[in-house]
Amino acid sequence: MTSTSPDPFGPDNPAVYEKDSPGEQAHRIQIAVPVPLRQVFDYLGPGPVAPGSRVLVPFGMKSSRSVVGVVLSSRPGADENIRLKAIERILDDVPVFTDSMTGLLLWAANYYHHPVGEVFQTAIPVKLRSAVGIENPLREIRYRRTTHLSMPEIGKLLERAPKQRQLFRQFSDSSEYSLAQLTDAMATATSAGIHRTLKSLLEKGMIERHERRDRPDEYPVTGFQERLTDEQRTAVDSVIESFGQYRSFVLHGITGSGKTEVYLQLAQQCSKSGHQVMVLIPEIALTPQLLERFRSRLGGGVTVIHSGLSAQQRYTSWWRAREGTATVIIGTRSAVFTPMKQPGLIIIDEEHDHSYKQQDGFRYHARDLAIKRASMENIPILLGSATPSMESIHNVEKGKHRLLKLSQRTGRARLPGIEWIDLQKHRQNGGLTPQLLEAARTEIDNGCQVILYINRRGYAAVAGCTRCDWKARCDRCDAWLTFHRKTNTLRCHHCGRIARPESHCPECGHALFYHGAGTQRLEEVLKRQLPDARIVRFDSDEVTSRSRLEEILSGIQQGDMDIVVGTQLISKGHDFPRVTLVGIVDPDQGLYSTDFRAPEYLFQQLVQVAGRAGRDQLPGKVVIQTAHPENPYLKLALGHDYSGFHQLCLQQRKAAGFPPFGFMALWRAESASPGAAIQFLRHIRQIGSNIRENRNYREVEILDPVSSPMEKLAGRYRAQLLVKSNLRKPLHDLLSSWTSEMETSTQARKVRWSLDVDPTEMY
DNA sequence: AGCACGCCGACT
DNA sequence: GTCGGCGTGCTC
Repeated sequence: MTSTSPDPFGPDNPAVYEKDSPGEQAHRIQIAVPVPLRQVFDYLGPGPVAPGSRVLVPFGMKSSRSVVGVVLSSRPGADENIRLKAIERILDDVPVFTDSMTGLLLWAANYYHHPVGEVFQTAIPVKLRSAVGIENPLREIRYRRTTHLSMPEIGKLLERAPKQRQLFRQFSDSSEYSLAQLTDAMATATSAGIHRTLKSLLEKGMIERHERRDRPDEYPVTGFQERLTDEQRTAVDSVIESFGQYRSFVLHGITGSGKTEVYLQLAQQCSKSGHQVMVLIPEIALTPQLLERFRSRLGGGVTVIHSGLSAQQRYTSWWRAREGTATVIIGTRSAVFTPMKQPGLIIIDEEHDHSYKQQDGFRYHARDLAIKRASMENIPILLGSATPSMESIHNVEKGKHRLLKLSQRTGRARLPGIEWIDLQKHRQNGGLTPQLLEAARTEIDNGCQVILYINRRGYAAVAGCTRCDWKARCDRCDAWLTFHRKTNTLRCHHCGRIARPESHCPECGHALFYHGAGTQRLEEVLKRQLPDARIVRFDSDEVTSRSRLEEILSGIQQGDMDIVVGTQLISKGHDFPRVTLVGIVDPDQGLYSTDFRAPEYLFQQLVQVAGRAGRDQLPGKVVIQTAHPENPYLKLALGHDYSGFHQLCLQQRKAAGFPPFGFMALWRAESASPGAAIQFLRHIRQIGSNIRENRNYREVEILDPVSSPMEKLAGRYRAQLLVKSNLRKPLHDLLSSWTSEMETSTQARKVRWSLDVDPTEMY
């Protein structure tokens, strides 16, 4: 049904399940029910129900409650099985999920071994998770009683219509009521039933409808197409050639090479042909100017979807995407589930970013799901990054993705030169060497700006005793507390705990010292050393809201600031045309991590932040302080040697059987008592090993359970169990049996457990 | 996850 | 005698 339906009730007339519609054969309907169980449930339907439709079904013993499930399939003839419960109500006339989305979600539930009902649930907009019909949020229909009828006339009209009389009583005054309000007021009836009763009242002229229809946002298109470099041209043309078919591309473009312009021109072309573009980005709050750029080029059809929006706003965006009035859908991870009427292209910006991986509940990877979705929708997908993930590079080498390169900066900008300061040879003051300080002073004197990058917020990393071994630690986590001078607090950056600092060591009474610099201390040192410099901090303690972000950004861009002291927040996509020096204060912490992806993360972070130096006319420079100037990862990362870095990294991954050469799954468990999590994982391991032996899954290696690198977090003890395999199939076959056995295990009640397929963080 | 059922301790 | 603890089992 379309929005131009001649029926005065339009498309928002919910489908009705007629209890005993004659002539139709009962069907057995397979339904994904939102419970944490890895199975589907069969119900009795009056006839076939379109897959992807939401239905209200009784669930649980004694049918004590009703839940909203999603139809997966229907097949005729169910009478032989009397034990099936019947569907209560069909909620959608047009299914919420298209066949390709249903297919994608089934695939995801299977691949991530996550309960299918929960997978579907996460893909339904919050507004539609309850038993309400799909209504156009942009079109508001309200009803009001008419005034031309006299009391006796009213009485006569309603004489033999008790339902109508009951409903008409709701129109006590002359105000307007929406269908939802009326449904609320009439506790006994369904909205479909009320809809019919309203229709009768309308026909009798007792009430009237009042409709308000919103127009899509007006937005002036003021932007103009930039002239493309040859590389950009090639990239744009290659993707355009693939419109209408599945094809995956990696756009490897160094910082400042104009990836966004490629996205924009592709989006324009795609929307010109009447198709929609989905653009996924890591964090929408950090990129207001990206949205701005898309709007200025593509107008009001550009729609955003992210967690910062209210349920109603999200629903509106969702609706527009589904109706096709949204030409570009820009969103974070969860936006990968947004329906599109005319899908044309998917773009993943900063493809390597970790925030595409959901880290709790249904632990999907939005980039991987987007690739799967593109193949199911038969459209091209573009993965853009200055530092593509190892997985994507590997897929390029295997011929799965096609590589598009942007190796030059646009305009006259050059890549920054690199200098080292060996911390073993030079002393520092509050984290800063005199050399870096001097370099900063020089740039500022020349009227340029400086970024000092330190990936630790707060004042000092550790507060400890000058005499004994005492250090302030979090009592809920295995972590030191970070001192924040501004608020005079000790904070745990892992669980958020806040404590008052001691004035002296609680063990021996001696004075305290603060070791290791954070952004606040760096700012303080700079203020002392460069008293005339205008300094701004750029970390999550300062950037507390979108308006504050824009305030800081515009301050920097207008040249009101000389030095920006920032954490990795600074590296996320902002342009600072006047920054000529990036100082990397302490890259070394990234070298000590136990996570096998740590070098990759460090590389990505350094390249991204170094990329802030030197845009447009001004040449840039990067200065790194490090105690490990010989470290190969550091050298490759900052020598702009991408291929050397990838080679080294892939080589090491291959030797260790890590992704992308092997496949992994990680069982996690946490409990309030210290031993329980690891104990439970031993139990899991036993079950898995039995299946492995019985089915002879020799390729799969089940390691020993270990406590997590930070065992205690927010008062809970965590442990993990790694499963590796160099073949995907046996791993997934094993996981299928394994998870279903875990579900029935009584021990699984006491600890919180989860399975992470393709884990990206091993903490 | 919910929810019901069931079998044991401390209360009006 | 009952209220309610949470251990166990089931959900089409």
